[in-house]
Amino acid sequence: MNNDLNPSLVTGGSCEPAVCATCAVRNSSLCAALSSDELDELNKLSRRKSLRPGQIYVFEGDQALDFANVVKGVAKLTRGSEDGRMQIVGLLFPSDFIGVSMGLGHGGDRKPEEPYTIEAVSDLELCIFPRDGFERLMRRFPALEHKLLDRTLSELQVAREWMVLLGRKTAQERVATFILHVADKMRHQGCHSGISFDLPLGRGDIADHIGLTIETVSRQITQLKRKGIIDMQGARHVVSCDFEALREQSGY
Amino acid sequence: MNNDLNPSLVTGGSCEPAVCATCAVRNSSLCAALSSDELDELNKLSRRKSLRPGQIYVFEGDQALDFANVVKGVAKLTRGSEDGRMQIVGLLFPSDFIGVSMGLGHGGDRKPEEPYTIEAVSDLELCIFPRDGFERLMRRFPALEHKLLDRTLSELQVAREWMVLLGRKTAQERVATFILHVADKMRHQGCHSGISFDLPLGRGDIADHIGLTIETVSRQITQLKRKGIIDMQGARHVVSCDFEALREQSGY
DNA sequence: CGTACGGTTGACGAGTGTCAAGGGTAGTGG
DNA sequence: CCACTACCCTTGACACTCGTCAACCGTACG
Repeated sequence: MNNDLNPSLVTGGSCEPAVCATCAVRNSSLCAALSSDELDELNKLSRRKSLRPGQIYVFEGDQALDFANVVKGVAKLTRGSEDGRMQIVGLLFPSDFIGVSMGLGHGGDRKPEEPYTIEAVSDLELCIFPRDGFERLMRRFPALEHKLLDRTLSELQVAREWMVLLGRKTAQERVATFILHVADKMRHQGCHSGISFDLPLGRGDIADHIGLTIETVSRQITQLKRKGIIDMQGARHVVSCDFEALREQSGY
Repeated sequence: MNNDLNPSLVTGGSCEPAVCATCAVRNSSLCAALSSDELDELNKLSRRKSLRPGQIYVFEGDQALDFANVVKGVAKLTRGSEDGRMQIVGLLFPSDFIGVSMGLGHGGDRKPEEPYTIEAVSDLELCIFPRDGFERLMRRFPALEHKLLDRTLSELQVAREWMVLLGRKTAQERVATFILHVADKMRHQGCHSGISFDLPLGRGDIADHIGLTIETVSRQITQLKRKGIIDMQGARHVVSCDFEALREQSGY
């Protein structure tokens, strides 16, 4: 229940041309499906956009914006309700693709509504593609669509894992699972073997992600520290953690 | 918490050849992407399989089985843990596609593990395709893969809606939302305008789907009846319901 | 008519949420 | 350089929703 929209941080962010050749996610994003010739074509369509923490890329209910790749940073995909409840339904890391939540191919008619708000959690860099241009490229280069299918299938997996967490796990298990997921993510991002890493979210966002309150999250983290399962410096930096024990606490 | 596996109802079911021409989901399943010539090719690959309520198509952890379309009936996609907790992460209705939970294209190596158990909830009829044959067809007929992407994207939407339900809604809201979803589903299946319909799940399965216990589900349904928002005959048949009020109760 | 199974209801307790106060830390301005 | 502020996190006390355990009811089926 963490619904305060800082009024000073509204939708926006700076914009500049993109350079695919030097892109950090050229080989891990959808773009990995393209040859360098094909990539040149995409490059003509694309622009870069930077967002500061708390800035919002789209609001739920607004007309759909362009597609985008996350190039740097972390964003959250959220649904809020008027009484202040909020749920994070997905985290977006570098190489994740944005903009297909409501499906493809709304060609002629006006654009559909975004079902979720997308908000920068850290300093965020996006690579943006206009919808029709990108959809045209997908038709010409089926490998692009194939990779999008792959990605969507694994996001579906993640969402379903989270349904198990939200539906059946205890507070302790949720927090343990969350930390394991972050450690895993960090390992894939090439951090130092995952033994030491930063949590990408504050307590409030963690709470909104795992379906608890700030206070409960805080208490559970304290518990894990007391049990010696994790060790932290400050509120966000995990210095060490006993993965074996975490897995036991996580409810598989 | 509804984990009893009836030992008399194990994996299995009868098998017979398929006839696409007379298929109930020819125009609503993935197959709608195919011309009748193309469909002939698919027909050569496919077989029908029938399952009785409670019979299991795959166990989580088992090697992946073939792809399949649901032709008739309802199945549930579940994850259970040893201590008896269970979560339904998806319901499968006619024209839904089965078998891509762990992604595509595991060609050479041995098949991947199914992450979820698939179990028949009512009398179930499946149309089964061998994995490699179907994947070959997908490569030849991109429209097939395109439709699969569409379907996967909307399943992702549903899963995320459910994350909001499981993470942030009260018991009352969950039950109201569930009934609305069922009514909606039934309307799409062409039932009598949705004013009167059967719940496809028993109390236990509803509980496992919306992250509550049998008792809480039962109490909440009783509440809705007392408030005059729904009216039922027996435990499963909804005679009438006030959609406006239900939507108000559902937490949007 | 008896049994089995699923659903309902009640009493009680545990686990989280809520509300409120206090502590840390980083950033700002004097 | 230090005080002040703001924000986030932590901790405690208490309330409340939902889970647990148990008994009972109704319907289907042998």
